[in-house]
Amino acid sequence: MDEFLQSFKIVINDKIFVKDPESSDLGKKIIEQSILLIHEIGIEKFTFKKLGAVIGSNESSVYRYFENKHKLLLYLTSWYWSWVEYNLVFSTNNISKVKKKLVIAIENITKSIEEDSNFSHINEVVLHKIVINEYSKSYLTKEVDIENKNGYFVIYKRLISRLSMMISDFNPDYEYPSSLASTVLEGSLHQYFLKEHFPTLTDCHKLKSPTAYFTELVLKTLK
Amino acid sequence: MDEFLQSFKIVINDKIFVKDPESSDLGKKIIEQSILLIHEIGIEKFTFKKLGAVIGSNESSVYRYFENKHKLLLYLTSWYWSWVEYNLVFSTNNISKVKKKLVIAIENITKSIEEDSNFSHINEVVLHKIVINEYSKSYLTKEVDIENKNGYFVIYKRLISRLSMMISDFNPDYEYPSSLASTVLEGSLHQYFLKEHFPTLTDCHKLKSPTAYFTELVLKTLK
DNA sequence: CAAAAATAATAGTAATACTATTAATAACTG
DNA sequence: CAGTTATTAATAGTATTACTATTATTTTTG
Repeated sequence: MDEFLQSFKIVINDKIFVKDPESSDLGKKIIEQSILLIHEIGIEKFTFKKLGAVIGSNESSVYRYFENKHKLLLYLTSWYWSWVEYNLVFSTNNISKVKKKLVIAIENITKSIEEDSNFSHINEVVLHKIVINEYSKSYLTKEVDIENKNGYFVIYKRLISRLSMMISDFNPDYEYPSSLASTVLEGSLHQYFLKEHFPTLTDCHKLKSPTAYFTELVLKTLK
Repeated sequence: MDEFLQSFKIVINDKIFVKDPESSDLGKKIIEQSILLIHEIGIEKFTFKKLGAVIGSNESSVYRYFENKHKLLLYLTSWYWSWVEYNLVFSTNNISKVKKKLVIAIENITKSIEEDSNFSHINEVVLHKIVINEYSKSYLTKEVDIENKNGYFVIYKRLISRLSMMISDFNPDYEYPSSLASTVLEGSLHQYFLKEHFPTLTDCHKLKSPTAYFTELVLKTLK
């Protein structure tokens, strides 16, 4: 990743955290290590106490940054979608052909993350895996409507809406652009999960990627 | 629902429960009331203590039927998929036209449940809502591989594989029958969720149903 | 260098997710 | 129908979680 990108900072809704983790070394350590720990033991077994032990710090110090682990998960996943959105906007910019634009957008949203971009202390490869395994849990709650009102899902919604608009640009007559956009995004996470744990429920192995599957699906549907 | 159907019993993998809840009145009460309570407060806040209070029984009595609430959720969702599978097999039986069969199958898997069929003490309308809100959580765990080996997801997998086979029957050249089948099933749950909580991310409102959306999607893709 | 801010350490609480024990009740069996 | 067995209820207890509160110590900054 070049210097140009490094001069950008992903900004997250400040209602999600108590204190901005980007504002201190401890905060960055919290983000860096929580990604690794959540990936390792899963969000259910993850606690601030365990995280404190890993970063050689105290449980109560973590609470100064995040109210609870749910908010931390919202922060991490918001960061991820923001990162995807950035890549999407950047890679579709200046492309005038509507079809090409759409194909690139689908690729950005559905591709597997293979290497850590060194964008920061955040490991995107591991973060992508967290998103696959844990993202649904961040909205499948009884508090989703309040949290949505608080703007905790804006980036996610904006990303889907971007894809939806590109779908409509390609075929203005298509009646389900938003549904198709949300299906691609959510479905892609699901296909990665299936590949790993229920391989008989997917055809995405080796050469056949979720990207290839969804690109074909969208183009045929919009024909 | 007619008497013919009432003479069938949905059978669940007996590793999921400690004691078959169908074998006693208390067991049936546990099932009936847990559906209502999980729907009301969500699986996270649901406890056997609260359930005990609702059914006028003791916490420890519930533990005689299910090891923990996760297993109870697996039981309920397995029951649901079994019920859908039954309906699917029944309604596609004796239909020779491959296309019609596929369309009926998609309808069965994606349709909204509007009324309690009085099949038993189980309220399918509420159960469908639980499946929408909680099903992903039953497999998005660190234990998924062991539990899969134990056969806790067989019904779900069989259902997807049935749809996958119908997709291949309709178009034997299509390269992603399993992925498409899993996308339809999971995607349909997701569209119902979006309709309720993120209406801007879906086009499924009023006349436009998830069923209509997915039927069109599949037929266009397989053309 | 003093004041303020941040962090660490410790303790404490209510709730959760159980296990274990014993008592009461119901069911089934010879 | 008495006696054994199975089932359920009640109570208590434990380790862990998800925090809050307090105080002490360290670090930062003006």
